[in-house]
Amino acid sequence: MNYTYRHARPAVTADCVVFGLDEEDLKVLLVQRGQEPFQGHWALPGGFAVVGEALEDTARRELAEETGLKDVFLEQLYTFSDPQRDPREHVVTVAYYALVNLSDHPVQAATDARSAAWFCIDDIPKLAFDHDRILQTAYERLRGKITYQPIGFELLPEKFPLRMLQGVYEKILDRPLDKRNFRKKILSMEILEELDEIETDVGHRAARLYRFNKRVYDDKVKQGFIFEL
Amino acid sequence: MNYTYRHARPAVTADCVVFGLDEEDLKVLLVQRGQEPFQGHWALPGGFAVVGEALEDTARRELAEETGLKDVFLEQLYTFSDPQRDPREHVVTVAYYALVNLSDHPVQAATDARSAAWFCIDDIPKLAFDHDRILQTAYERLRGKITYQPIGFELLPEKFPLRMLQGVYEKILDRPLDKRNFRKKILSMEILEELDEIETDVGHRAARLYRFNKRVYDDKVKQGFIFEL
DNA sequence: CCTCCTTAGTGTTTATTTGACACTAATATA
DNA sequence: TATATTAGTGTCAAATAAACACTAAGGAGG
Repeated sequence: MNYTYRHARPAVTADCVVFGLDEEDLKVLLVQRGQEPFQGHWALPGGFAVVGEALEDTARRELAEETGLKDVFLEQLYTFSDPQRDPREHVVTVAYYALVNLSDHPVQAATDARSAAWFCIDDIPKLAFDHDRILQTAYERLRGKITYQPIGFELLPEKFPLRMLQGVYEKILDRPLDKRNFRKKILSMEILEELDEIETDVGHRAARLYRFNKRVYDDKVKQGFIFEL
Repeated sequence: MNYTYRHARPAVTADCVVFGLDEEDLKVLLVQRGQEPFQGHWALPGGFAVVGEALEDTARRELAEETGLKDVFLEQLYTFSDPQRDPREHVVTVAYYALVNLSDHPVQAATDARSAAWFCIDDIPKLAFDHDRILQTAYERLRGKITYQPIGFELLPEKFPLRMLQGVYEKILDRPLDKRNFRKKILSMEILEELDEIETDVGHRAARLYRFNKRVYDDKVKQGFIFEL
């Protein structure tokens, strides 16, 4: 089936920069391309827009198809429209970034014969298209965003100790933070619920677990509260 | 001439939210639509993507064609892709926002038979498509952005008194600022050149003029300096 | 030329926020 | 029971932000 239009149209795609966090590092999810161009190269998961589907849905759908990830935190990043960014033709891509926690979302074999894998943020191979640039833009945005919005929770399991949350900030900002000051600050926002549970299976004193309270957070956002770290 | 593709493609447009400032108010530049849909309604200037042209260039070109404005400060805002946002078909629009100074850029008769006019930000008519929503998004972005990046200069003539700059901030943030604290803060950034000139044609003591020094500013940005007001 | 009106320009004090810093408590393991 | 590891907690100093009011300059109008 072919589609004909009176004027030439650029193709439209949606791509995702998916950030994940394990005990060690901040990671990015990449897929290996099965076709030309850039066959065999690693690339951001993504795919072509479908008429009648919002691009955020396209991004989510492609992400699920190529990597198995669902229900992730997803925000629009930027739209890249350089006519040369795809060697075949003019392709406009709307890039999104996603945050997932690796414990809930293990690396999954790709469902459509491409392989998917997590790469450490500072050990990324040369990517297909202009995906290096997209990734860099996403990383900068993430660093900028986390300092004034508590999005770090999206990278953690539902219940987590404060040490882990501090680790998120340290890994994204790439600098150490003072434990006491960090706790003071994050607790003063009053968006964490202190649970009556502690960690298990740790080889030392177990820490108390906390949970992000999205209801309270949304209320505070509405009242104009600023969450600067 | 027709163009045929193997898969259906959404149309792509670029739209601009152009902010201007006069002595009184923050204003937005709108054009009156000459065709259906929404014939006669006011809308954001913009138009269809051209294959081979980056969307920012599309935005600039359309802005020049429809309103005569050139060489404006332009940044990407957000991409809107709701399939229902245009009644004809699925149209993805990449929205930009622009800042211009009304003194250098007087309202110009549209070159392609549509009329263009400045509207006060809090007296905007119902707009075509989802342009209300785009405008609202742009206004929020502008307010957010100006508190941590000195973009206010883009709305002013090259040489301006500090009072005028304070006016920019007050009009965008929609609250009064303390004169002494504002001056202290903005001068401490050291991105303003104090000129040996003063205002003319004012019915009172003339104020010293300043000029934004972009070179110095860019240097400081590179060194990670933060420009928070 | 004198008065009045309008805006320019300038510092200090106080309150708040940030940043630096070190020890005791709890639990697991050897 | 000794050791190792991380949890958890408060104070003080420095920097920043916020509140606040008067004198100076110049134009307009009598």
